[in-house]
Amino acid sequence: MSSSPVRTRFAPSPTGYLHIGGARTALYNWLYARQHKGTFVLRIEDTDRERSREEYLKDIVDSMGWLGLGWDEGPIRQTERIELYRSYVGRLEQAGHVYRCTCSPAELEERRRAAMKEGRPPKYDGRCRRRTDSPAGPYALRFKAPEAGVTEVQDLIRGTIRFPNEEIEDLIVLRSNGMPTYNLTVVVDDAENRITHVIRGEDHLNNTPKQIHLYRALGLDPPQFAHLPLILGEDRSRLSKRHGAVSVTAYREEGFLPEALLNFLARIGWSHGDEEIFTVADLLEKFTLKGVGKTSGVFNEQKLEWLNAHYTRQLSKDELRRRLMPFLVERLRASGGGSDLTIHDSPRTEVATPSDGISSGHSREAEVPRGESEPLVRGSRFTPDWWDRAMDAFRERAGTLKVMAEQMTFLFVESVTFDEKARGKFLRPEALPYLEQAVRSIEEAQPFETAPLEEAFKAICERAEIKMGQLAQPVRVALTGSSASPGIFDVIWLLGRDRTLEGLRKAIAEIRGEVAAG
RNA sequence: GUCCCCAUCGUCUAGCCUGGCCUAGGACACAGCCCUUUCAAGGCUGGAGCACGAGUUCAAAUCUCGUUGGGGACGCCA
Repeated sequence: MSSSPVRTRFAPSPTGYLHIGGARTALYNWLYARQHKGTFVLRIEDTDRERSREEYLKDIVDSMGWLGLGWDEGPIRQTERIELYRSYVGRLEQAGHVYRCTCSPAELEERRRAAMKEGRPPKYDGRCRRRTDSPAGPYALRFKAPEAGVTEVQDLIRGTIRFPNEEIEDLIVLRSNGMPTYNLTVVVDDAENRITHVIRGEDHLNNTPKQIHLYRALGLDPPQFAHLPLILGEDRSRLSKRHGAVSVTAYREEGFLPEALLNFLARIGWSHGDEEIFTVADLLEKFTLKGVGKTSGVFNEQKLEWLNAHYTRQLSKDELRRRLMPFLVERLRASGGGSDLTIHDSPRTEVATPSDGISSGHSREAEVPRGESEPLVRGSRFTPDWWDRAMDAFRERAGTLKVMAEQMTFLFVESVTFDEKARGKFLRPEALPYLEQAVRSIEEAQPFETAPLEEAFKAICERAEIKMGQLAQPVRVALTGSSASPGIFDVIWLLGRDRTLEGLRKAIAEIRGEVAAG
């Protein structure tokens, strides 16, 4: 029926960091536009001057860039279009669709409360609509909404929804300070931008009939609507700051990959049979509004982590290293000094995404973080081959990049920090002879590679008639400080012969010291 | 309170539109086992759900109505 090209939009207000729910709305809009070879518009609804902040605008732009959700037009800032809205208000006024309301906010608040208390709908009572005199003083402009009848909303996800008009109040379209309000600007912009599909959160469902009235009064055709189910917190209420980390930025800083976040967000509220893994390319192919469900979903961080681990394993070694590096740098900086990695860049600039010109409105699709700073190294340990093997050794057990960096710390610091429980359990006098034999075989291992090392360790175990664990665990704790790590031979290889021997000797000396003391 | 939306394992969901193939499938999480030098990863197994009540029908998770429950909206916020 609609032959005009698809145009969708994402219209956040810059009153907070880009929210997880907003990101999903953006994703669906972006997917829908891309699938239909349409246009995706970014619009900034900043008419609330009190709460809007540049910092938040920047975060929204950055986060969308990081997620790879590029827009074709915008960002359109509503505060730059005030005259446009006023001209529409003028049209409304001319046609007699609005009237002056001099009721003060305080009065209105009072009446609202009273109405609710008496069980009446808390809508504006229309007293200024009916008055014939024209009182002085500040006034707001109210829209004359139809008083009877029913307004139907055709929702692409929910079908036909009927609202009795008597429930709908005369909304304010122009504040007494001359600023237009949301319900007006949204209608004007969606019409001006020729938006064909408004895909937004279900929290806007009740606004839709009001907006339809405005479209009609203005003689405009409403777009199609699709109201998405909300994303809920653990307590099943709408996800908000109360639930902890809810911004895209927060997850980015925790070391989640945009691939994982996108996949996760797509799957909450939408499904495609039994499938769970969706790359952006998959989503582009498979996403449909019909696949969007009606029930709100709880944000389940464990599943996000599972997806993140999945994508971490999928990344190429180079790419993984590139993305990990800022976390490693941050981690080593935090652990303070004594590291083999020379730090000369910060994480934020490292993972830098297209956060340049917020005014350059051009498509920025899934850009890969660039501008990495190769760590400078002392000695020659950190060869490309070394990094490749390090990535393979650690990627299997990391939920997030941040955790992965933490787990790799021992590779770079002068002396490891022991997990007390692990030390107490494995760095004991009984282990002394095995550690000493390990030192000898590592000294002799030729070439210094995992296979010969493994042979040597096996030989020790056979001679001493012990299990590999009895040898490997003390060695592991001595070298990594922890009882959990990648395979011990990989650990030894990554550490290098000298550092391995140094670590083992330190541990041996420490155990001996304790024996002597105790 | 009023209006609107929603209702399948703890969580995300398939199935519902176009009733029988459903003894309700998958995934995350959880438990056990296997693999194993630890931790993961991987493999196998297991527990776990159609909110309730009427009705329609030979047959209902699927259709209808009601109840209950949850959520959202009720701003000179967006």
